[in-house]
Amino acid sequence: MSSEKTDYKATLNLPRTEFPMKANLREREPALLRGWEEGRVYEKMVQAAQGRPRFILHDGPPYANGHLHMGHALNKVLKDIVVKHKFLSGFQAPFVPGWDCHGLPIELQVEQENGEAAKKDTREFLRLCRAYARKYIEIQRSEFKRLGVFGLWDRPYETMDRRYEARIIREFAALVEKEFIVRRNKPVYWCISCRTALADAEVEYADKVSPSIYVKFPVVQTDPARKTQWPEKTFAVIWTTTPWTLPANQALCFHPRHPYVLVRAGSTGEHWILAKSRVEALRSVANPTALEVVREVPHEDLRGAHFGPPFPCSVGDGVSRFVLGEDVSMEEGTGIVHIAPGHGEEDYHIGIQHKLDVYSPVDGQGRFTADVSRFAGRQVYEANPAIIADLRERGILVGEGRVSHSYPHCWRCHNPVIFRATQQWFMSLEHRELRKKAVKWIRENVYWIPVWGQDRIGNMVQTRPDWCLSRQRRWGVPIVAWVCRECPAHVLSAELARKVADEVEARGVEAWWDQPVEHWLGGSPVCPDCGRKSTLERVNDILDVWVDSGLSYTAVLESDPALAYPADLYLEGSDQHRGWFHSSLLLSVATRDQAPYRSVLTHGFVVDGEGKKMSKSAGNVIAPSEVMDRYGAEIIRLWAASEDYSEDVRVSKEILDRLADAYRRIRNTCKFILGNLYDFKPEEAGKWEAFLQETDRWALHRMAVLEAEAKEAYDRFSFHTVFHALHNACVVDLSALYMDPLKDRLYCEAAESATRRAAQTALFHIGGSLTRTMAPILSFLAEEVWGQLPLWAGKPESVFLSPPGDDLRRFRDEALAERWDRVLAVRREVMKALEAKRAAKIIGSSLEASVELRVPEPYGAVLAGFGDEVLAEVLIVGSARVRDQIADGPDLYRGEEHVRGLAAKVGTVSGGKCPRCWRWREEVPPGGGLCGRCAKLVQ
RNA sequence: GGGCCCGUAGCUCAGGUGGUUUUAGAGCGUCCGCCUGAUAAGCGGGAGGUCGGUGGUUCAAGUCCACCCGGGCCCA
Repeated sequence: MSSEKTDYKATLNLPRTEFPMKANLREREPALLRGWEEGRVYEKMVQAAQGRPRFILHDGPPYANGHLHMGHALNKVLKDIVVKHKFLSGFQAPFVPGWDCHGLPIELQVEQENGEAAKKDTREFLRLCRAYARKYIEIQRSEFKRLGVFGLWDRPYETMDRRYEARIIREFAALVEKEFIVRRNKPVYWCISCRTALADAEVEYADKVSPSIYVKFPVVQTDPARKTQWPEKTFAVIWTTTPWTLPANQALCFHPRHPYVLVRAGSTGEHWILAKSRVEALRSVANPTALEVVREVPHEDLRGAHFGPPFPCSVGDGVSRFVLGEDVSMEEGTGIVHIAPGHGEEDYHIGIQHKLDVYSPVDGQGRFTADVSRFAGRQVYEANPAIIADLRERGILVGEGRVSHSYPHCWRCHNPVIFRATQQWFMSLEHRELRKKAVKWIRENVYWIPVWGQDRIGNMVQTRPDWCLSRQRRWGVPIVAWVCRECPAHVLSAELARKVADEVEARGVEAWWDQPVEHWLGGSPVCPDCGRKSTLERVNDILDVWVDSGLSYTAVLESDPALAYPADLYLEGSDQHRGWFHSSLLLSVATRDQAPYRSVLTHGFVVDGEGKKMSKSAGNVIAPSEVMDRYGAEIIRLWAASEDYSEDVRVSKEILDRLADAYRRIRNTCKFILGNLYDFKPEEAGKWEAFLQETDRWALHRMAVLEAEAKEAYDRFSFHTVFHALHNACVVDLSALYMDPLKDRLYCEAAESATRRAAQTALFHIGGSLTRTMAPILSFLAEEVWGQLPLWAGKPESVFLSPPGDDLRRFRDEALAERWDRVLAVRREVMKALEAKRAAKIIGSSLEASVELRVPEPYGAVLAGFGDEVLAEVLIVGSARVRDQIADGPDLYRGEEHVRGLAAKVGTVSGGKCPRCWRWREEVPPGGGLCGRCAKLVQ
């Protein structure tokens, strides 16, 4: 019996393929990568696309530090999908990846690895920084390549490349020439024991006990036009924990939307002003404690008022101004904040807004300068008690205490830091209407995807302060200027900057540090201002790294004839609205009056399965290497493509498991196609097309629709739409609806029969189209399948080298599709009817079933057109008959959901089962034997 | 505290300008069954959401407004 079965099996055309069902991606992917690399496929793509319209996606450089995380993977895979799709749809889309190399994180790492002493020798220190960046470029490059990302990996751009560094200095020269660069005071974190500026990242917060004092400022003048009468001895009361900043006071800040009151202070005869909601709190600390509210003080009354600071400073007119600010706390203090723009970030911003002096009479060791005569030479923390005593003696201290609060400390020496204003270099946003122009470009000439990116960056550019370009660091591109030791003058010229750039191009930024002042300025340089000799010294600052990457449009796009400025697309995470999109735009508009990009696409951040951000502390981090080991790079690609990246993108085990399922399903669909093409000759496809059957034509039509929909979705960067369409096509249209019924024709008909060859022709076309459609996303699978499609003359060696075009457009047939909609609706009902019989154990396989149908119009006409034979084939049942009438009965199935009015009677086929094709036929003899068709074929 | 954004079944996604697929869809997963010639496969059927919450606007809201909750990025 079983041997007889095997005999017939040998007469069938069962699928044959080397293509394994199990992907084993960990081994297969490296082999495919090798193929691409050795075959120089990317280079050939570029070559083949000579003369085609260009599409320039400009790579935003990741920072050369650490291994890749999922965010990197998401970003680069999305870019790769764009690039591959553009190539496959007829564009020249060269991709030059890059790295951001300068900056604090590397500087700190190198310091940590080599000790602080490493910094003493600048040349050696820069060498170590370069080596560190180089190491991670290599690591990240191999990790990106492992993801199957195509591009010019042999010649990426690096911001630490000498030519790139020189280009930065030349662009800086251009900014100097156009007078965008200004020098100004700005407070920075400053450690008085290390005598150095600190970056945010070098500051740690710890609890600290500080004095807590309430100080009164006399209201000394009122705008005469306002006619507000203040009682004699009226004071505004402020609260501060940094008494030493009082000598730098420039203003008092009030909240714009909270009420203030005038209170009578006991029997002192004084009146105090403070926030209404803080009166109660002040009673508990003030002397006197009897505070009686006299009246409310509208903001209007205060407008134009001045206050007398306790230590009138030498700059300005010696009075403290009235200003409004949103950030005044109503939780503590008096609702009035003393503002010292030289000693605090927030104070600084308020100061800039109101044009106050950024005054900071404290030297690098934290000692008051001679400006503050009373405390000159005393270190600020040590001076605090003296300052408080002074205030007390003069009777302007309202109350005092101590408070423990979180305060910034130096991460090295762990001492509390201060804010101290120092000379910094800025790019002015008002100059030449830069801000206005940038906003205009944002609103009018750049296409933002999603559109809200426009509001996001627009609001930022609208409100951001001037760009502080200088950093008190070493690993970066120097600000090529000189300052005088003896006077406030500085030397800054485009010509000199270009001179430096020339040497930097030859020897890197090291050249700047190597050479003495005389080398650049000649002989014995004289200060242009005070005229003293040998007082000019090199500026030790470097440029903000956002300048480095921000200039890639010129260092990369303008410098490579294969690329072009402006780019067609920048594609980065949404944080880059503040970062790269922002800095690139400002620099490009300032120097070229133009945005560096035509469109900007942003994606969200990678979060865990619950939508929470990933962090080591939360323990919810998933690394690309883990996914790679467990699932393969292809699953990372599929993940990047499958989710809507305009929001945050989730990753979790379940998500990856589902994607691995989807991958297997698509893979298996391909396997079926390949397995059934083992004896097919592509050259004959044209000949067999005439024999395509209704089912073949339907499948081809569906794939043509997929092809068109996918192209449209790719074009608008909606990759998750492609994924869903592709997956659905494989699962529903191909696997369930087309291939399952097709097996009889493929396996059981004569190998050379026209009907089988026609089916193979359809599969061949579908295989090619499907492969090209999935290639930008499922690059590994696509290439693997492409390699196993039967060979034809001129078959490209890689799916990525296949010529652009709509493979299946000619098979679009809407009339046919409409017919099939009807048939498939009927099919759904029949399946339910069959299921009922299966549950009742009347049938097992559908092939055992006979179906009698009565359907309403227009179904009847459509089914008549198909004929009962084809209908049975589509339904994969033993027999199907459409009738005008069906006798009612208890087991009559009635369609409710898909075809109302349908009636189906399911029974078993009379006759026997053909041992070859397993179909139940009436002609099969009761004792066993072949059906008519098979009998003929086996002879 | 401010700017921008998100929250539809276990998962990934559909659901133009509010209602005419009356009971919010798909695929996956899950459950049940079939097949054993795509077999660490394939086929079929079923069960899962009232659309983050509350309150409004409206004859009518997942779809508009307000507030709240949860989450993300960037500032402060």
